[in-house]
Amino acid sequence: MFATNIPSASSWLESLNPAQREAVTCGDGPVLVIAGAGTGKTWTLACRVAYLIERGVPPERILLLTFSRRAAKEMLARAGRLVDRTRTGKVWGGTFHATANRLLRIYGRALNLSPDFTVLDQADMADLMDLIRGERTPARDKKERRFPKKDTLVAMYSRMVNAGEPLSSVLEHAFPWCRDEADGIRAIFAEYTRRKRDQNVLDYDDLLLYWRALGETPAGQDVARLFEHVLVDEYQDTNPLQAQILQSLRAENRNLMVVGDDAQAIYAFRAASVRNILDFPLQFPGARRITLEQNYRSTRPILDVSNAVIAQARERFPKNLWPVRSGGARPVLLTCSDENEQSGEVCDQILEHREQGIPLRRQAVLFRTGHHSDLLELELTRRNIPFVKYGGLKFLESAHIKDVLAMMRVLENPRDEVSWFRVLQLLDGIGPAGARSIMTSLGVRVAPRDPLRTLIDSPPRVPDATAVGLNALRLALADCTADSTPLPPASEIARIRQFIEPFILERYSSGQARLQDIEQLEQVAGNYSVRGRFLSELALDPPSATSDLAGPPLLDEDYLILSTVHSAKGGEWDVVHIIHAADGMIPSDMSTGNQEEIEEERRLFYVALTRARDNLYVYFPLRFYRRPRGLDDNHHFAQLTRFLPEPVQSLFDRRGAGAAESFSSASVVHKSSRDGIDRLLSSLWDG
DNA sequence: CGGCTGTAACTTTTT
DNA sequence: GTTACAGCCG
Repeated sequence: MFATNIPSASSWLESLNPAQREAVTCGDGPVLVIAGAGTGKTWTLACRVAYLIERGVPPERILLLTFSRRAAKEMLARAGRLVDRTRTGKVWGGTFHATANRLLRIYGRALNLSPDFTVLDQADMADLMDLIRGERTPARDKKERRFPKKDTLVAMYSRMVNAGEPLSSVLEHAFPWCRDEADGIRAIFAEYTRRKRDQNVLDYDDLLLYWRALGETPAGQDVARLFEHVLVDEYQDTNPLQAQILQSLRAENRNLMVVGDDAQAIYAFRAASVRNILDFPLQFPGARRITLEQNYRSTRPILDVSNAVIAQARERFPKNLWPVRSGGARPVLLTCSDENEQSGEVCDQILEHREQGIPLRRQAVLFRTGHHSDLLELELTRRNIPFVKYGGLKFLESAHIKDVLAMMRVLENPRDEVSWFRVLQLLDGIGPAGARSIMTSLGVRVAPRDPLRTLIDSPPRVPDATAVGLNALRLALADCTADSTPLPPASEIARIRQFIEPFILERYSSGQARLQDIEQLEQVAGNYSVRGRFLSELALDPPSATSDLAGPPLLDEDYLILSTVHSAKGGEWDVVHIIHAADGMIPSDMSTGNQEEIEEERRLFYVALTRARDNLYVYFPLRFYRRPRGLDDNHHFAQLTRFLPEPVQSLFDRRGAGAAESFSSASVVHKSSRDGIDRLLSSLWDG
């Protein structure tokens, strides 16, 4: 389509290094860009988009697949600064799932899919599994034999679909303790699939599955022809199913560019396979390979530590990251006597850097799991340091929000049995069995008649005590469906809130706070005019941080970033604090079952380290509280993360308790230490 | 006696 | 803030 070496009028091309420029300006055909951490990957992709547009590719014929909506937005915003913003706005950008959602609503007919399908997120998938599990497994059988629970069933199912791996193999490799239950599991999956079809719903996995299937239809050819250029970010974290989707787009379009770094593959638990990136040249013959190795982000001492950590990895693409930036402080390995001291130290360092002119928002605290920041959050609050937390956000998962959304989903799709099941159980005197029997009498699953109308017009008989609640529910649903034109989502939530308020206040001690959450949901809904759109956007792009929900006032304020390492992917900060760098936390003791898991944890730690630009702090609490592992003292002496053996430690500036000694000596476990007793006592009077 | 409601342990990472 | 389980109400 265009030659590689046409001189460009764009001055921003001059700012790129040769490898980057090659990636940005290369011509037709498949391209694999191996981009090490901090090598300007995001910038390169943004430039590529801008370049293509400038070369006359219609923006609506560019598809930019990213890992999160946030990443797509960021990249297109950057591209928009290089060329006309109105044009970059037309680029198809977003996650595989969100793009599938969009395409299937247009082309789904070809697969006999009605365009008004609703989307099940992972929690919804689990609820539907559980519903079926409950029907199929009589109570006594559950006690008789251990059968996988709903979340496990979803994990199995998703792995099966996304990895394209037969159930027997999934069970064998990932869930060996469930091998004997294969028949029961298979039966549940079969029923699960049937129900989804009956209810016109697609789960996360279906979105990809159907997109791939689209490729085999004539409509799929139309889809493939839609895009002249397909760009994929974070390719190391895509799964086999996603790779097949790209194959299906290839028929009409050879212009595929994937960007990634095998050393940063951290989503194997989601069936992502590093083979995608390693085998790209085989899957897409004739692929050009470009490697970005020049690191713009970090100072040399930080890069030295990062390289030393990843050098221990078992298997990897050899890459030689070299820093552009010279000088810089050595990373600090800060040993703390316990978690409280760790929280205090983190705050001290943060405030000190702030005094030196690094605003809070240029600093981040990273950790392995959501609750690792609990204690720190208390300390930050105490010291009046504002923060937003990414990852592990439970807003959509909280029961009261799910209750409201279930109401909306019943209105949107009266065949959605999971939502009915939930809504009905709000009422006093109705539990799982009661809800089931009402659903049967409404004919949620079978009747040709709209179950919603049946409930409103001819309600089932229930005991008097229950009838009060049932009538309130009928009234609310009737109000929401009274007009021929549906209420705007925000007004609908307002009406639902009115209905649900007494239940929330009665059920939860923190009822008022929960009602405020619902008001917040109402605020978010204010941006949408159509309920269906609101619901699917919420499922596909859930608020990823507290800040996504809070209004604009927070935006001009300075705040610290707290994030799980997973959610920090792609981010960079001047100062990075990694807490809980102790074995059991990093690596998580949930993930040390086999060498592959440990390797992934190592890459995770590497991702965390490479987020830092100028200053890096790694905190190691000698003692930490471990969730129940026996009745006695749960405080254990920790071992520094195994990813920092002595030679790597020596690259750090070691500070804090025991810094002079080798850390390996701190492995003895003392039960009922004096601190433990003091803590126990103080918990008695502090409550 | 079935099923609802109150009580006790445990809690990875995310589209 | 769940999920399993045990007691008790209808």
